[in-house]
This record gives sequence, C-alpha cells and structure tokens, in this order.
Amino acid sequence: MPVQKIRKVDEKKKLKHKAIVRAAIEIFAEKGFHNTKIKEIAKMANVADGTVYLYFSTKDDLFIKAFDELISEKLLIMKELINKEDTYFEQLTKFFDYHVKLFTDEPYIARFLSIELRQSTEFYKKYPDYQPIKRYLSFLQEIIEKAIAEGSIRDVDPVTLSYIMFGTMDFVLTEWSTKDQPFALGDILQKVKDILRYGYLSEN
Amino acid sequence: MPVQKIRKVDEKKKLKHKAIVRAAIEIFAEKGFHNTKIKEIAKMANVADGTVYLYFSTKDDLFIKAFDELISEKLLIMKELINKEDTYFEQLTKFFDYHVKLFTDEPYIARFLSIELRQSTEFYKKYPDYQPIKRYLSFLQEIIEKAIAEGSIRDVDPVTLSYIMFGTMDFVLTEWSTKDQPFALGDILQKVKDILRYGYLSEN
DNA sequence: CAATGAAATGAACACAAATTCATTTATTTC
DNA sequence: GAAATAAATGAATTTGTGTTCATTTCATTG
Repeated sequence: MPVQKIRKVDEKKKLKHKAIVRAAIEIFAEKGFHNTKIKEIAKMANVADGTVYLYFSTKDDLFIKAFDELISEKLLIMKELINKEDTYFEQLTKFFDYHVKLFTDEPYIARFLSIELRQSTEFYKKYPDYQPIKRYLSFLQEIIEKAIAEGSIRDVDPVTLSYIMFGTMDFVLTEWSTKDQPFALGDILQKVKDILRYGYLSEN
Repeated sequence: MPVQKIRKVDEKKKLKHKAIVRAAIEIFAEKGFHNTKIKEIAKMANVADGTVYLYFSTKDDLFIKAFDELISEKLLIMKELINKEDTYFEQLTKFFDYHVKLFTDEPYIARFLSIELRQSTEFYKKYPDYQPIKRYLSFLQEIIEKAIAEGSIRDVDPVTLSYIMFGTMDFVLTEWSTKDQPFALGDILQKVKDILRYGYLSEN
C-alpha cells in the first residue's frame, strides 16, 4: 500500500469546507434561510462568492449539509457524554441537560435548530430523504426503550415520550432564543423534568 | 341615531378582505412565507395582484394579519368549547383535544401554525410587538392556574406546563402534517395525555 | 341618468440575490 | 523552474417577485 501523499490543496480544501459550513450555520441561524445571502457567508468564511459553489452545488445544498454536519457533530458529543452515565434512567435524565447545553453553548445554535425544524417543511417536499432530526430522535428513543427494559421508567410508548421531550425542549429553546433569554434555562429545565417524571396529577 | 345605511361596497370590502386572508392562510401554509407569491394569493382570492395592496400594505402585513385572524378565530372557538366543561381539570384535558381538532380540521391549518411559529423568529426582530401565540398561551396558563387552585392538579409552574403542552402538541402536529399523516393523531394524543398526567416514572 | 368618486386591474418597474464563467492566482509535477 | 493542472476570484448575468400606478370598471348620489 503506497503511502498516501498529503497534498497541500487537500488540507486547504477541508479547511475551506469547514470555514464555509461554520459561517453558514452562524448566518443561517441568525437570519434564517431566506434572509441569508451567499455573499455574506462567503465574506465571513473569507472566500469569494464563487468559491462557495466549488464546495456546494446550491444554497439549498449548503443549508442541508451545514445542518447535517451540525446534527452529526452534536449527536456524536451527545453519545459520548451519555454513555458515561451508569443507568439508562440517568441517561434519560441527563439527555435534557445535554441537549440544552449542546444547543446553547454557542448562542446562535439553538436558533439554527429551531429555524431548521421549520424550514424542513419546505425542504421536505424537494428532498424527501432529508430527515436530519430522525437520527437524533432515534437515539433518544433507544434510551427510552432501554430505560423501560431496565425497569426504571414505566412502559410508555417510546416514540410518544421522545416527541414530548423533544417538542418541549425545542419550544423552550425557541422561546428562550427568540426572546433574548427571558428566563433562566436551568430553572425551567428542572421544572420540566419534574413534571415529566411525576406528571401533573395531584398526589392524593 | 340615524339608521346606518348598509352600502354595497362595504359588504364587498369585507368579503374581499376575508377572501384574501383565507387564500393567504392556505397558500402560506402550503408553501411557507418566502415561497408564496402574492400573485398566487390574488389568484386564489379572485382579485388582481394590485388589489391585495389596497387591503394590506405589504406582504409582511398580510402575513401578520392573516395569522392574527386565524389565532383570534381559533382562540374564540376554543374558549367557547372549553367553557362548557364543568371542572378546570376537564378543561385542561379537553384543551389537548380541541387544540388538535382546531388545528387539523382543515389540513393546511396545522402547517400554518408550525410555519408561523418558526417564521416568527424572523418577524420578531422587525416587529417586536408581534407575539401572536402569547394570547393563546396565556389562556392555557389561566386554565392551569385554575386547575391548581381547584386542587385537581398539583402545584406546578403554569408557564412550564404550558410550554410542555404546547411544545409537545406543536411538534406532534408538525410531524403529522409534514409526514403526510403517518400516525393516528387520536392514539398519540391519548398517550401524550397519559404520560403528562402520570409521568414516566415507574409506579413502584 | 349624468357626474363624481371609489375600487379594481394587471402590465411594467425596480431591485435583490443566486449562480455562472472568463480570468487570475496558486500548487503540483517532471 | 517551466509546463500543466487545480483552485479561487468577483463582475456580470439571469431570474424571480414585491410593489406601483396609469387606466378601466363599478357604485353612489341627487
């Protein structure tokens, strides 16, 4: 097997690719898909407008790939973090915290997630295969299934619970990021976890 | 007090206004804000392009007013329906059902709600006063407060519970409407209510 | 039933922004 | 280090669509 020569161009290519994606995420997040100009992304990534089209075929393509990379990256970190927990119950509990942490560590990320979720309705028709949240939800559902098997949570429908968890966190994060952080995320998260654990029925 | 003469034009005006709004809701819902052309709305409402601008100052304005009217209408119906329930606990329970009913009775309505929720991030900066979901959430929070006072649900934070309920229903409806009705809404709704009532903890 | 004014029309305008491509610059090869 | 190849540039092109406004149609009034 011949030693693969590492060409200078290839390194550069990867760097540019990354720079464009990062810039894209940031600006898409801030302004939404339709208010984002390729010019702006190019500028932030320090490349010419045309260069963007050497790496991505269209604006749609850039958006899709940017989001895909973001989700993949976050999912990877999530799996690493989660797998350190001893029980599946703990994994489920920590899922809330890590999700919020991962999608708020840079302030624009949460906005990108919520924007994307909506935009996806638009993309769904054009690109039926594009279901970026799916993997993320599947992972959550697996944890739920294991926690049920473990006996630490009761036998609820994993899909339903995943919708509740994700839908809630998404709405909370959307409110939070739209309204310029009107409430302490940690507090509300604690309350969410409490309600979802014990339900809202009176104890008696 | 002189008897107000009902002028033919005034009636017509109201009719056109309504026709444009209805068309707007339907097309915005189907295509999202940016993929909707005024021309199309005009066509569906059976008016000329320019006529739209006699009733609404800009496309933004039309979108905002259309959504406002939709929410107002739905909220009104919701209040009527809900007030027939005897206990606040029942009101809270039925809120789920009515919400889903109201936003799925015409197939595009749910999509409009979810699109709007997202778009609002974009509009929020331009029009800070525009917070259409607020009234709806407030109403839900009032019911929660009363149910707590009544003693039928435990003393949870009303805002948090309203986020859980709304966020969950919104995500469920988004999935449902995006994916061309992949699951029976009634079934999943039942499961959602069960989890939120009793929580996901094991009974023992 | 004229005369007046209001409402409606839709072709034309203006402009923003995605994409292209002829040209320039950088990298690799022998 | 010269020739060949690859990458990058950004001005120019193209396209799409929100909005305007001169003109036409319709409604009201006395």
